[in-house]
Amino acid sequence: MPSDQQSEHSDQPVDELDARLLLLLTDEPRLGVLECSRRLGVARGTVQARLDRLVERGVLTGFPPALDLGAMGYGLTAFAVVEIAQGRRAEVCEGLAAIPEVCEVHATTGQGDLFVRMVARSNADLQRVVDHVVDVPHVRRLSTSIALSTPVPPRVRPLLERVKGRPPR
Amino acid sequence: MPSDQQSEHSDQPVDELDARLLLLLTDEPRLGVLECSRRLGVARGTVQARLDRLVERGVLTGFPPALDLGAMGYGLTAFAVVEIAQGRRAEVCEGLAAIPEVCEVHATTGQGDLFVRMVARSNADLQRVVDHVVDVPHVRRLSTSIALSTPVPPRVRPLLERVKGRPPR
DNA sequence: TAGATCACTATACAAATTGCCCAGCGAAAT
DNA sequence: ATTTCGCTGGGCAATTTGTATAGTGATCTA
Repeated sequence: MPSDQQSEHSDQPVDELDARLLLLLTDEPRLGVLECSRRLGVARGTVQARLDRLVERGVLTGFPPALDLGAMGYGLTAFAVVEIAQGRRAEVCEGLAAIPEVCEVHATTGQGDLFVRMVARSNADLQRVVDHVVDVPHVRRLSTSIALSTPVPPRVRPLLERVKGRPPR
Repeated sequence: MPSDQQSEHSDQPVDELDARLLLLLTDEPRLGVLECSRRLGVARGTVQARLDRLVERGVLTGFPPALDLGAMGYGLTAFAVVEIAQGRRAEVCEGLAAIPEVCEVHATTGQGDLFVRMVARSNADLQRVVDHVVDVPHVRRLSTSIALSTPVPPRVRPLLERVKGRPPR
């Protein structure tokens, strides 16, 4: 018999079952709906419904292929803080977006600056990329630093684990 | 004597077909092998073989679920440059990894510093997270900046597009 | 308190997909 | 000349998906 006295409804965007499902998919993304239902010990329809709802709510945005840029030849990752001319963010971002090696751009507090993540094939190649960046109109100053290692790779797991462990508030 | 021209075998980690396949999966990650083969106009076995090889080579590491942290309640993203005590990187990273809101850590050039990406539910919550970070032993200084927007979200597409468009080299 | 809802279980069934295998073919490498 | 390798095209059984439907207990609402 399923049923405890769970009184959480639409308040929590992700409840425990959702978290367990997402965690499962995080570990083995290729699992089908059926397999998931078996592992979680719930009916297939439930898993299906949960997934649909997560997508609706915008929590789950898809299953994009994870590529290892290093294995693709882009062994270098660098971060750059970009200082730009006042009020030119849109143009600058457009210019940055046009550079394939620019993998991510954020506008941050501090001085209306931008924060950029980029990759390159080698130091020489990075030089080239950086040159491209500084050539973007309205870019005033660029402070680059190279990633030597990544002690904590991008992750969401701990956040899900917390939901899973903690009864919804 | 290495007759160049088109001797692309094991040199290019990702050839055009690979790129087209990955691009296709980037846009519609849930596609099955069969559907992919239809879209690309090649035999099913070919797609299967390509995928297997990409995984072998370590280029394709999987299809992890993409979660929107914002939709999950973590609407704030912040970056921090962490200055640490000499030779304590391992300990510090361990400490940082123990904080669920810390989503990513890189060791960068500059001063043997760390670069951290973290999320929070609100400004007050960010305060709490930051406090946790500074409480990690051997953390000397913390410079935090909040992400106001993300003009260029994490992407790999342009890199693949380039491979696709350009004949091998 | 009597419905009305909602989430989940449990089944069912046709259609599609997967996993695997095999023979043939052409280009490149030995 | 012979072998190797990648791709094609087909085949087949087993599994999974897409979609429905009915039943049940708990929560919400008038």
